[in-house]
Amino acid sequence: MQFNSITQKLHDWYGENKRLLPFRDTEDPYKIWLSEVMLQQTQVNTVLPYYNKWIKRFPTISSVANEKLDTVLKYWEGLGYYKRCINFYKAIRIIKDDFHCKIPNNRKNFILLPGVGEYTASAVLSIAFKKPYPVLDVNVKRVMSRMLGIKNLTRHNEKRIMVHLNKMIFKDNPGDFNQAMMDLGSLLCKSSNPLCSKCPLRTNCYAYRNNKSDKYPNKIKTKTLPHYDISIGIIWRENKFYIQKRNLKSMLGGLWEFPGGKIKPGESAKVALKREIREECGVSIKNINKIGIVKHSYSHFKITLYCFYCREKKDSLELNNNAKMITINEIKNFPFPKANHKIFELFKQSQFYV
DNA sequence: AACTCGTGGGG
DNA sequence: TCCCCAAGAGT
Repeated sequence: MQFNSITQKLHDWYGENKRLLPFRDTEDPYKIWLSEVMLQQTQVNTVLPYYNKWIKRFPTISSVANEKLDTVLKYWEGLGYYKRCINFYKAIRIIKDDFHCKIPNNRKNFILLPGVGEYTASAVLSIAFKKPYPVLDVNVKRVMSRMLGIKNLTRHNEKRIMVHLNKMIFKDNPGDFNQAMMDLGSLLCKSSNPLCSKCPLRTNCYAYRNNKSDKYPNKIKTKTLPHYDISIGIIWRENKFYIQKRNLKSMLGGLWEFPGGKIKPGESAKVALKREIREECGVSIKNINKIGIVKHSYSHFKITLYCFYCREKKDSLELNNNAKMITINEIKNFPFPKANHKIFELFKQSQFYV
């Protein structure tokens, strides 16, 4: 292969710094695809344990397609952005029904699948099938922004960056090129405190030559997150408590939770809980005991959870398809969001847990 | 085109 | 403690 000097430097650097990640030590497009979905907005070290557990339980496409969504979601529990899992599951079902369990190796068909966008299509096709598609993730954007001195990552400027990437890409191994660019971005050309002295491309980098690495790319101002107060109840009947499944279309869709809801302005936490429990469980609760407070932060708002313990009379709760009474030992069978696990922990430390 | 969608780590 | 940030996609 003939490379220009920048591409040659990147190639040499990657040869010396290649990481042996489990999802890169394979040619199975299913495994590479899974890893790319897990890696969306999530760093490698966070993904590793989830990826390993998932592959052990679901080693093939058919092993996913033959399970129910609930079973699969449990293996995503804690990783966040659960729509990724739901879309991946939907896509796998389509692969089974329409493609005989074989992942399409052309971009037009692959990118039509739910949860597969520009990045994922390029990553999987380049790594698993050696197709010459450069990826443009947040790492590559940052590297190119600094190298070329492009401050604002507008759609127009991203197209300009893509023109460069298409010239730079290793024609014989596009997957290695994409991996090298992303590794360079995440290990050296970091968002804050970049390790420019170790960067093989520093003499070609506009931002480095002008001592302006921290100015590229432009930072976007973040809004302060709104805050909500929420009441939740752990409603017991004999040795079981009430949980309900969140609507698939909503935030945290498909996961289970304790009943409860937002406290209205001027409303007390206890009154709010009574109102919500009447609406959701069809009962009027009386024995309400305060357990404590849990704070949690989501991507676009924060909450304070006022947690209560309630003991109900036998056979008084309404149970539809999306509601269940379970024992403490059955928690492991249902996917819960992080906030609910915090509540479990609080409850276990309370006087009501025996 | 903005906004929604989780969670954990770092400064 | 609080804010920023992270291998994006759907709407």
